[in-house]
Amino acid sequence: MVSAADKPAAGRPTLRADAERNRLRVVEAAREVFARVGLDAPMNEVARRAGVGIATLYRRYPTREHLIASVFAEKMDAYAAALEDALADPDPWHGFCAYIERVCAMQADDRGFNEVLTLTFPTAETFEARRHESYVGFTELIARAKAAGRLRPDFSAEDLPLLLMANAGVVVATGDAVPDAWRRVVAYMTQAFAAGHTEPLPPAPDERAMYQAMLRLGRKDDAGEKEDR
Amino acid sequence: MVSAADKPAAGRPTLRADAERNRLRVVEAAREVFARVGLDAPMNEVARRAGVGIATLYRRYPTREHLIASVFAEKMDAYAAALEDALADPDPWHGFCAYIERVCAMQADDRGFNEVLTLTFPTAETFEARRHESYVGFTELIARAKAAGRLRPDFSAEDLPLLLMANAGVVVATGDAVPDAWRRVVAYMTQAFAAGHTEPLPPAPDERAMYQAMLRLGRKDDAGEKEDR
DNA sequence: CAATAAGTGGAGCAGGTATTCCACTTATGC
DNA sequence: GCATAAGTGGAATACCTGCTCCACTTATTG
Repeated sequence: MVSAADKPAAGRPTLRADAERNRLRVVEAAREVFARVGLDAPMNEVARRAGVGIATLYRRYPTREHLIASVFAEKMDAYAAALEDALADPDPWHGFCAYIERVCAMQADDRGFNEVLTLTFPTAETFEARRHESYVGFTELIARAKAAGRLRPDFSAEDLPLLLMANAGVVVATGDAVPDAWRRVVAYMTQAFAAGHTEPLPPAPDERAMYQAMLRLGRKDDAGEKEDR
Repeated sequence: MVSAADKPAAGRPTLRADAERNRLRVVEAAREVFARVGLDAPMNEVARRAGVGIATLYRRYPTREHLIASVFAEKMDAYAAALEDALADPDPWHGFCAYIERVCAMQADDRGFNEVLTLTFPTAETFEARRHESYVGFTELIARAKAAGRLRPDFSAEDLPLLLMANAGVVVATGDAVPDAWRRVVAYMTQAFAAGHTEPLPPAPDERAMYQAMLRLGRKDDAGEKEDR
């Protein structure tokens, strides 16, 4: 599948053939490295693995965010596609559960993507567009599953990012040492999402706050505030 | 409460008065800094905040781990105490839920402690002893809650670290932006832990694997393996 | 097969952190 | 008070990493 992000901006319609070849090698290397060590992998290592100079990498992708957007464009498509599939499922509850399972599996599979899903990149437009598509589709999926009486009525769309964050924690902490640990946590969660639970829940976070949280994480060290001096 | 870790080893029974004063300032500063930015906060900043030279810090705590053990000794005591309270509760299910809530709240409260709970420090003995106490007590709590028919029979002691990891993910990702988000996730989880659920779960991880995972996290960058060169 | 614009690599600089070393300062005990 | 062992601070060193600059190489085009 060819994503929109594979074609660079309209400025220089085509790169020189060898340059384009190098660009692809960079993306490929980054894909591998991000998946293995995460989004803050050294640019260095990406260049080395791609067999190009560091300058070549920076010329094509002036910021880390650009590279990330390019690398994960396809996965973002797959992410959106998973939702299409879920909506196509005749049984909304089954579609719902399968969707969650699938998305969490994608997290477990790729350390970089795991982080991508709990971050936001305001400058990567087609990228964020996919996320938004998914969000909208997900509310539809929720509505159907509730209508079918299988999803608890107090489930909120904001519970998905929460679940993704929780799963991210499990995936990062267990890693290869306990590769299927996340499945158990996700199973607990989906069972808790099922209709029939009557105990009240703390209120769901609101959408804006979640957005803020996902923005904030991108900030370099995400640490605390400035403090004295 | 004075923890065992507050008294250094038996080698030099007492520090010079001013040295001891400095040591306390270091621990205090580290407490604040770790809570705010996490366990990998710059040693630099700890020293600056304590108002001592960097060498003083290193002389007293030759490795980061030593400092961590000293800083979180009290919190580890509180962690163990929470379990005592839970066991003292006449209603085991209520004790169980309150315990989980309380521990997760401690995570949300202190970024450093959040990490500590999903890590292991084989060299910090009294520290790990507390963790083990809690583990043993927790199995007892589980047994009682199951016997009372309130906790699902397939709940495993290993589910606690899993929950802590999940909660760690939520707490880190939401931070101050959505300070109560974790409560909702924890509520979902405890509801899923309640007896009455019949759908099967993926198997619980085994204790050794979880230990490995918690060890592995401590390794510098926890990244991938060595690879070629 | 030039001429030339496009592209390249790696050295180099900047900024951040860990950790050590040693010349100086200070509490303590007599 | 003074001798001295204990303690101190910060400069120095050694990595890393991000990112830029520029002298060199190469694809393209007529």
